[in-house]
Amino acid sequence: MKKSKYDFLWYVYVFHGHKIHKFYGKEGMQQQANLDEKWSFRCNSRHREASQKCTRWDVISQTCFALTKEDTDKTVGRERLPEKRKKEGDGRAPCCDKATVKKGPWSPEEDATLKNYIEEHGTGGNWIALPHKIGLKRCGKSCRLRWLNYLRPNIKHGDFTPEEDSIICSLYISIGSRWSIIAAQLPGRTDNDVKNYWNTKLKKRLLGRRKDHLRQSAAVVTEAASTGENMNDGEPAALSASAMERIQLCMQLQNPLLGAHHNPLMWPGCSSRASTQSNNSFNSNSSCVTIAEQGQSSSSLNEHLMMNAQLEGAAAIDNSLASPSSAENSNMISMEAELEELLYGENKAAGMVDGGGAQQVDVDWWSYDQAAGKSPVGCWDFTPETNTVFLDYASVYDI
DNA sequence: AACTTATGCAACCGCGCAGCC
DNA sequence: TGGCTGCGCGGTTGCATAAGT
Repeated sequence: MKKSKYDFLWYVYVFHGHKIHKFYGKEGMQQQANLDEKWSFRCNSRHREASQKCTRWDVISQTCFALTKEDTDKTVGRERLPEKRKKEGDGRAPCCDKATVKKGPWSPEEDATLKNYIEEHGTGGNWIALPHKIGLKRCGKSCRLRWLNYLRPNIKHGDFTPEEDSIICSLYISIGSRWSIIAAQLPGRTDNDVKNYWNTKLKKRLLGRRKDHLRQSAAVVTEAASTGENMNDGEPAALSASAMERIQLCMQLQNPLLGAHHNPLMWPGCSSRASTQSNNSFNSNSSCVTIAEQGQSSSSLNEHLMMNAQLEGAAAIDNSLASPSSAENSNMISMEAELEELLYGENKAAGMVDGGGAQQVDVDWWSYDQAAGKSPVGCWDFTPETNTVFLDYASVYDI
């Protein structure tokens, strides 16, 4: 595998000012990015792998996210640690003595003990040691989970609002099952709550509607992505259940899942068709990227599709799913309405959209300030330089 | 009423990251 | 530089309860 001339190629999304900013770059480009310090890049050079330091997809802070590690592993062909450990007979020592640690539901006494101690002394920065300090026969991780998900102040349980539903759905479609990130946008909600709520209610509510449309969508995707895989359940084996869900949701929302600059087939150097369209994408004025747009890029779904497209030549995916034109901004608006329709039915959705008030949730996920021509501070995606970075990256990996 | 199945939620588990030594 | 370890995350499991037959 060829090496990039760049040590790292970052591809990072940052929530900031109710918008998402997209950054490409390599080590040291923080200055050029003029990023606020709180978004400063964290680069642990210790974890470079000398022979495979072409890419570095990373999460920068609570509210930053990028491509999944798994996808990175696929991209650079890195051996995953667990497999390596298994081969070498190297196992991780358990965090606690499983035989003596109590498991199962917490009693009110345990809750009170933990809550009182943390409120008075804090966690002390060491969850593992905490249960020993206070005499609880619990694993430190269990204590942490109990505190974070149940005991800590200002936790909300149940009764998700329509606005919260909307945020969860749109974020899931955009970034996938990054529950901690999604929960971070919902004050008082825990990642576990959001995850459970999605798995038990929201997913069914969304995927349960428009079954005909879903079947049609699944057929399109299956036809596009399949290469003789298991068709028993109508899903290509190469796509995870999560990816399929998001494909279905995106297609229900008539969202351009694989817009030109999100599709590897459209990246520079990939094809003649790509070169023309990618110019439009990379030189666009869209310095501010909507959550839906950039989230698609960051999503494991997109990465799955990217892999499929590369490995299987599934151009049909592009043809089937990509928007024929750029019209992504207006699609965001219709996507918003579609989402409400799916969640709450046509009448209510119409009312919410038309009324305007309820739809305008606290987080302006859908806004796109292109008309105003404003660029967010520190946002430097799609500059000539980043385009060069991208070109180099694409050439390195024969994308 | 008894049994089975579905649902919702809390908790557990394994993994990767990153700090520390 | 490499190993160890704690933290945080996402996926999964287990259990209580509700709903259906």
